[in-house]
Amino acid sequence: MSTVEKAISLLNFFTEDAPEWGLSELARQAQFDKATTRRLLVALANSGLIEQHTVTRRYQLGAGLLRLARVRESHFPLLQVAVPVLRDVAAATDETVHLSEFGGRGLVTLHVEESTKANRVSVAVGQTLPLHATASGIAFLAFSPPQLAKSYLRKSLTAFTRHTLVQPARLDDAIKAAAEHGYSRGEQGYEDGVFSIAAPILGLDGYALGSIAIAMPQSRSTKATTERHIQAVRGAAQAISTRLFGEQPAPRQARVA
Amino acid sequence: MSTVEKAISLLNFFTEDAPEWGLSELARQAQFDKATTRRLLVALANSGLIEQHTVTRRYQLGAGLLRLARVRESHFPLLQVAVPVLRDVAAATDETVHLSEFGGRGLVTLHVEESTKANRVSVAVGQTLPLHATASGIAFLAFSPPQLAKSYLRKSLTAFTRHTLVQPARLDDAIKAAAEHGYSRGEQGYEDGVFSIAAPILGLDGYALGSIAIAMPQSRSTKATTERHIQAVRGAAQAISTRLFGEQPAPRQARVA
DNA sequence: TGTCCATGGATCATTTTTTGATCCGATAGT
DNA sequence: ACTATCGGATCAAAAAATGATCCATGGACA
Repeated sequence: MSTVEKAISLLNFFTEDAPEWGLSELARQAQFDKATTRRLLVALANSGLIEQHTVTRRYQLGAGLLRLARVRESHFPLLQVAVPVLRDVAAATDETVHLSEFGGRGLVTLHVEESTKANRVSVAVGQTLPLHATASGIAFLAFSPPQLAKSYLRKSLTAFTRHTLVQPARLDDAIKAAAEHGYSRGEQGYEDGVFSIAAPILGLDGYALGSIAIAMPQSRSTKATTERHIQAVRGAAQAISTRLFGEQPAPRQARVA
Repeated sequence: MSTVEKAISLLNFFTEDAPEWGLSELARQAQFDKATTRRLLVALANSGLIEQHTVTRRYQLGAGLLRLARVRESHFPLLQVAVPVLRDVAAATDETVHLSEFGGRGLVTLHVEESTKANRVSVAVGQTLPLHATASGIAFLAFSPPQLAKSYLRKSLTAFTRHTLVQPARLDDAIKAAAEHGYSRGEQGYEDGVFSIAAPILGLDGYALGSIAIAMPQSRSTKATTERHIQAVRGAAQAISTRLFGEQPAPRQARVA
């Protein structure tokens, strides 16, 4: 891990639940030496991505992030476009709907609209979703560049539940099915009792840039809800792509004749 | 400049006017070697702060910034709180109002509400304001920790116009006046023809964390508008502090008896 | 169609930076 | 008063970063 990656990995410890950290506790959590951690924090502070309280000496995320986030959304308004769509789907289905985007850290959750029901699926913003064990991941793989999917299949696949697809042949089958149908189903592959339907959000190149998924307790799933959710995520994914890029060419799938 | 600072400095080239960069052009602009620039961009991409287009190979800011910005605002809602206040002041005065915060990169502009008049002052978000040459800077210095102001006065002060306060004694006088009155006046110190009134926004420690300013063409300034603007920025700064921190103790100034 | 130029990208000897064990002063808790 | 933990500083050793040079590719132009 390069020095830059080390420094930025520190930023990822700051969450809504833990918005402030002392030096020593962050070093412990990050498993970096205290001196190293401090040097990295000082560099981040000098660059405006971190701020240190003058009194408590604790660290928080800095205002420099706000400008960068604004530039990002101004140019590529994924959240601005997707959040209303997710809200609509969550309102229509009363289930948890979440958006994820594929990047340097894998398929990362960007936004979640939770169901109002007490018995609901919770997903954390910032969480990385394993590609083989989630509906979002499989939907993404089904419409990703062929060699990304191919190299993923060669990796050692972690089992999260006894339903996780850890055999490459079975994962490949699921990817093919998703490519054919335009959506994927996640049947307790990442967590027992959770059922999901996901669709890929396509970019200008025709490949998936991320996914949108509806997640619910398995016990609440029926054939009727499944059909409705399939329609909803496919429609939502299409709406997000269209609003971001306009009408587009056919998707380019991992599998092609 | 550390490697981490170098990497993050690349992020700052991404603006609303230049949201995408190719490798070679960014290297030229940053005055880094192309190989160095690429390594830094790859590290940023691996961390989700930068994304590279699969087709054009150009770089843009990454979605990882969105989550971090959200955590920051969730914990310290400076923009969320301040933007409505800036809008109110801009509506009431019909002049440009801008917010800046002091951090690792100095006093950086976070938000601007421009006047609707054709003849208006424009300020760029992200721009660093020189402390000695702007009303915001002087307001900030007047309520900053004593040794910050003291060490700033020892620096070589750049002249931006013939009105810029480059003599330490005169800057010190302006700081003292601002400390006494609770606001500062910027009379063409940074740009000819621009007149500003600024007030410090105080943090929990009683020191300034940033400033709010009203900027207008000098030619439009009258004694009456100046009085109104003084009231407006002081009220706005107070409102922002109170909403962020609640009622607070007396300000701690650079100068104390 | 061929040439030229600029692109993004890779390499590795050399240079520079980073690292972390150790020590320090300060503060809080007992 | 003592102990533990904090944030912070130092510097010999270790590791990473650097950038000159080379490469393949694609676009512009004649």
